[in-house]
Amino acid sequence: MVKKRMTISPTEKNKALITEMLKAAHFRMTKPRTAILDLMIDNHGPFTIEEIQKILKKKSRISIDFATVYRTMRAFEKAAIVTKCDFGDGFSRFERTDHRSGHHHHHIVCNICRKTARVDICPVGDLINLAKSSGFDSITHSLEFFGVCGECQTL
Amino acid sequence: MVKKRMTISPTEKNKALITEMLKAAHFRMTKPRTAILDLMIDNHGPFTIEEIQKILKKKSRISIDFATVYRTMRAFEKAAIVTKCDFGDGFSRFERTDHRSGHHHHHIVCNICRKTARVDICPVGDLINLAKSSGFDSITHSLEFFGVCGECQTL
DNA sequence: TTGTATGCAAAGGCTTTGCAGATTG
DNA sequence: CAATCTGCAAAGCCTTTGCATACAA
Repeated sequence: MVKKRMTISPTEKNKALITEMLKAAHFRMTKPRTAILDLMIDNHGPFTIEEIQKILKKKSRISIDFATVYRTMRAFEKAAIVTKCDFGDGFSRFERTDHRSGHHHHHIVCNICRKTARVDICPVGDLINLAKSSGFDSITHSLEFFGVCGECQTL
Repeated sequence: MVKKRMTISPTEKNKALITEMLKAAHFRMTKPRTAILDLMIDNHGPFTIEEIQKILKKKSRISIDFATVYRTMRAFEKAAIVTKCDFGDGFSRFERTDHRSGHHHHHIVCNICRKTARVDICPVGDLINLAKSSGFDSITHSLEFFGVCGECQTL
């Protein structure tokens, strides 16, 4: 008789990591936070507030108020647990921060359905080719820089 | 006796170009549109809606309703007269479209005062150096791609 | 004149905030 | 038990829209 393997629920599987992440940021371990982190560990995203809410409602049957999701995301962002993405369509999106030094990635966004694909290299020329090979068309890109200008550095 | 040179007001100076631009897009030549174009011909921007309003109020003593500015910008954008920029801070910004084929540029934005400087080259590595030389610090950049994904191409 | 554009005010859509009750440590 | 967190509702902020009036062609 074959020994049946123990099935581990997603939450169970990620519990250690979640506990660690919340503890490191001095956050209390609550149901909404655990569920959100569990989702973001298993799925790359990025996710809008509404997506996070709906996915958790469907998959985990957990109802989280949207104000809580907003607050959680803001807190997580400040704690560098998540990174905000702005695709210029009026929705804030969030994904887990990539803490490997020097690592960052970009996205390609469908202008119709807003689906996103991850793009892992940066130089623009190569990126356009890679993006095209992912099946996207009519590609444009937006590149903006942020920083602190000379005047504000002395404030 | 030295012949005094005729001084030409900004609006006078740009009038021909403005008339041409509006006519080409089948727009009526109204006071708000003329004033906005006059501003955007003389200043690079990009400008927020509020900036356009306030600058015109101050410089030309023209009071334009913000709804009109929004509508004008949307119409101009559709007519490719202006291009919208999104710096992820909740404000739409607009600048005159650069119609030279293959030309586009980026910006570096001060996170404190939101002042922007134009950055005219694209490859990321070089851009960071150029941006730094403009006096900005703590530079980050955001690069996003937009397009139509495989599924939506068949709709 | 006739369709277009403007101004004003109200409504929309995403996000933030106030506060009382629930929960975590 | 004390500090934090959540849910609910109201408010904020940028943007869009409805409608009557004003204006360009």
